[in-house]
Amino acid sequence: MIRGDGGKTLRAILDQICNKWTLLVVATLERSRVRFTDLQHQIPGISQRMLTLTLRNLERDGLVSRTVHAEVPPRVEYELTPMGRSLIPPALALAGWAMQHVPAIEASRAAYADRAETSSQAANRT
Amino acid sequence: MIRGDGGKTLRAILDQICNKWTLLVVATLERSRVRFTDLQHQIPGISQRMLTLTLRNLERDGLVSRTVHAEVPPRVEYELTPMGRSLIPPALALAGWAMQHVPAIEASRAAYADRAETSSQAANRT
DNA sequence: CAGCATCCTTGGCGATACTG
DNA sequence: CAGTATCGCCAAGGATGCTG
Repeated sequence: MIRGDGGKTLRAILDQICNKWTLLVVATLERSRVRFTDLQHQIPGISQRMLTLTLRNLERDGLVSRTVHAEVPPRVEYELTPMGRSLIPPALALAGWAMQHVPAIEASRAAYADRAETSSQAANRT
Repeated sequence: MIRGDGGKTLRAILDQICNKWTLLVVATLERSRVRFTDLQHQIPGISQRMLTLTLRNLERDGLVSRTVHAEVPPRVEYELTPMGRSLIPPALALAGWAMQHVPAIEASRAAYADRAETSSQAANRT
């Protein structure tokens, strides 16, 4: 059963975890503690805004810990909490599935596009 | 490693699979073939539009098959393909993780809110 | 019943500029 | 360096009405 409570809380949380950026940030943090700027560089398409928001949400949910070093220039490091690390296996399972099925999915999409094109051509015949 | 190719194709597919509605539709179809209207009823918050779009994408990607019965009134049934069924385990792994950690996450959120409130009160002190 | 087309609102997100 | 604040765009998605 995928719905435990009314469904809405679980769905909201799933939605947030499944987020494009969340998974990437978690995956990047898997290896070690990383600074803000390094994260930004290691995750190509992400904007500063989205990185900040994603990190705030992860911190808020207890998946990531934030450490501020009182130095000049300031340094902030992010790290997975134990709970954050526990997300890695299921996340990798899903990512693995996706990676494994990319070719099949693309083939299916191509076939689908062909079908659509063909049928529209048939419809155009007068 | 979560990025296999350039990263963009995989990310697009992951993004679509991870979609709020996609996971719910797949989960609902796990049990058996289901008609359009039944799906709509079994997935509380979904609009007709989103159900249609989600099903089209799943069909297009080869995860769901669509069967039209030539009857009056018309009847259309949706069913997972083998590839669609193969998505179930990793999807359940993630959903299971979420379900398992809902309490911890909510607790963390509450604590985070408290902290924010407290510090803003401290800032307000004159 | 199933589902496409249209309109319209919401808010996600990038870009930019400013602070500690 | 590591953010927060603000603006503006665009796409996601809900509501409604029409067809096969």
